[in-house]
Amino acid sequence: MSEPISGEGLLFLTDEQLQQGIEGMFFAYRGFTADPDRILEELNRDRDQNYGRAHHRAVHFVARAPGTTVKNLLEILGVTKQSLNRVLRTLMEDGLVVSKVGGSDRRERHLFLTEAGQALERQLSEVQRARMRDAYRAAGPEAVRGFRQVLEAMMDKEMGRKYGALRDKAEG
Amino acid sequence: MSEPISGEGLLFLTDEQLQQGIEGMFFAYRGFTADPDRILEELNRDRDQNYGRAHHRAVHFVARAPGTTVKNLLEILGVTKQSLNRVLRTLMEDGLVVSKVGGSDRRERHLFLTEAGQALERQLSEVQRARMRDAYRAAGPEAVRGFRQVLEAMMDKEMGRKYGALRDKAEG
DNA sequence: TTGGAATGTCAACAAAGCTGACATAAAATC
DNA sequence: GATTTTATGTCAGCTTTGTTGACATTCCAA
Repeated sequence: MSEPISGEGLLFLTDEQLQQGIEGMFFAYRGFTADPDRILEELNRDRDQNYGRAHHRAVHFVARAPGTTVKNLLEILGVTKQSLNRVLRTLMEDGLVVSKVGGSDRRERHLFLTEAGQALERQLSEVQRARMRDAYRAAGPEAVRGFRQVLEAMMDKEMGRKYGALRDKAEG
Repeated sequence: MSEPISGEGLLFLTDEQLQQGIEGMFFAYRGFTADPDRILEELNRDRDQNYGRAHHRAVHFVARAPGTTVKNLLEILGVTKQSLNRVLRTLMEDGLVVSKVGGSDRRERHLFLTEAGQALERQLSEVQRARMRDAYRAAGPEAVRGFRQVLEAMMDKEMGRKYGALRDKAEG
């Protein structure tokens, strides 16, 4: 199909190489979500509620940007408000998330994790960070730099901006 | 939480760095699936069937390893056979996939894409490869090497082996 | 030859996405 | 001040894609 690109002695964009990148993403993403999935499954056995990846994502980004609004969360997660609302409702009913009416704009709801919510978030992010840490260590710092460059180039532009905003906020 | 690791002037395993990696995976995976998703959505408008990511994955791996068995596909995809069966059934009804009873073991079904199936697969993998190619080009060959190293380290062990098998087969 | 393992199908259910319609309250605009 | 827009929430209903459980078929090995 497409011709290999060779420049400075590199030959790395054959369809086969790209195909391997695609499958790499597929398998790696599975590994990436496996540990939190397992923890949630265990928790669900005991409790009555059934939490899944959707709950994990919501909790993650509320932890990341405490006081964020529902609208902002919708944009980051890229789902409909009906879908997010169902998730947030159960999280609030269970006392993991609280919403506070906005100060300047009283239409907005600002979201926060409760103590229990923070505990769950820590539990989930712990294992996910551990896997990321192991992968980073195994691959080395140079590889990590490259990894992040490719990830960033693979995002949609708007998502890249939201990602950058989260990053800058954390760094600032 | 965890202390930064410094060695040879590197300082890259703070929780913040790991967190950014996690979010990078999340946003990048969204970009990674966005183009095929969009194509399928367009196709679904015209046709009666409704194909999604599950169909894409099945078609991808059948194209990748023609004649593969249902059992093998189950292991690669990591879903239940009932779930895969529904997807395969619609693909076969629509004449995109055919299954042939195994020669040595008549319990097995070997899967192949028809002409129409190959056409769909090309259409989907085309845009996905294009995004991958753009990301690789933007990041450069050194970054690509690192990217693949980290991905591989992030997979579950068994998945890493299946990934390697696909890779070797293609190279051989 | 018979019992267990492998493979695949049918039925029913759940999680989590979606659209559409509609309500409320607050902010912004004319 | 009246109107429009924005942010949020809710109800109803649908789809995709995962799950278990039950069951049929086929193969193989004791």
